[in-house]
Amino acid sequence: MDNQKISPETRLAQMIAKLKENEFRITPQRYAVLRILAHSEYHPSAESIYEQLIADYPTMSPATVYKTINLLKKNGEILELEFSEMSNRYDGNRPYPHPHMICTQCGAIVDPPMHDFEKLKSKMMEETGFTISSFRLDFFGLCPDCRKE
Amino acid sequence: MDNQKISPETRLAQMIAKLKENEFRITPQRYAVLRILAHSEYHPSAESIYEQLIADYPTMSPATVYKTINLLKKNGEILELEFSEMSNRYDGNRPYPHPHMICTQCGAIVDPPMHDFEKLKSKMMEETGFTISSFRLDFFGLCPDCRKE
DNA sequence: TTATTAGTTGATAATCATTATCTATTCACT
DNA sequence: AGTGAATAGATAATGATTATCAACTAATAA
Repeated sequence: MDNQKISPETRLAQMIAKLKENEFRITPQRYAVLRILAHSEYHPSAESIYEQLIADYPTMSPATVYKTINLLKKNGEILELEFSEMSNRYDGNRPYPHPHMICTQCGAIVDPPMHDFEKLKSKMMEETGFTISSFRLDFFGLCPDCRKE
Repeated sequence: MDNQKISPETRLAQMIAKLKENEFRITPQRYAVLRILAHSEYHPSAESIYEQLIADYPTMSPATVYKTINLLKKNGEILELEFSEMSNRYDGNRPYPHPHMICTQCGAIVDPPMHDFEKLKSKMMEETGFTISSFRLDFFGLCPDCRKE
């Protein structure tokens, strides 16, 4: 599984290629959303993407951001981190399951180095009779910055 | 960490003891909600708890179910599994972080045997500089029943 | 070039789980 | 029995996300 960092430009090109491959249009609005997702390290929310775009695209609607996110989801080009007490967050760089570190104070979400969960997965499958297709692993705590206070 | 199954009656008594200890009243409504949580293996939603109670407690309100759940949360006697695309689910038997197997077809949520995450946790802390206080680990797939189809 | 058609945008309304509000009720304790 | 605090339940509010639909845009056909 690829885990080394891909450049934002390459990632953007990948996302565009996938959408084109499936015959979706790359509109200026979609391009703008894809660009932010490809460049973001901090797992933005839909609202945060919208706020970054509204300056350059005054007619941009939150609905369009949500629609583009859902389009990327359907095409497997984005990972959605669901929350119920706050907005969902998105990872456009690594659209496959991987662990996240979530700061309970400032809300930062960062990617730790990927570890191998295959052994754990197969053990769980044996013990429960499930077939496992995906997983979600979040660690909650304080990020280095918030620890200092 | 205790991981062997506790009887529903014992678990109910534990929850009641904790609430009394913190000077909360054990009303008939609260008792009913606690009883369901102590007896449930399937990680019920608030709505599901309400539906089970409305027959015996015709005046029961969903608000009371939610309030009781929040009371238990504040007292550390329940584990909340947040979702954004469906209702939150609750574990009153093991109110500490542990992995879950979630069937994407029928929605069943079951507890696999608890494994040791201490090594993984400390490795993550080293590599990211976070202090980790909690975690969430969900495996998604098909349960044995849904696999058969 | 114009017409046709499907895809897309953006404003707005709808949804739905959960929380907040407020009044009536119940409980604990004098 | 009386008093004050806690609780229940009805209802409204919240907020993120989705649905709806008319206007707009782009691609292709005539």
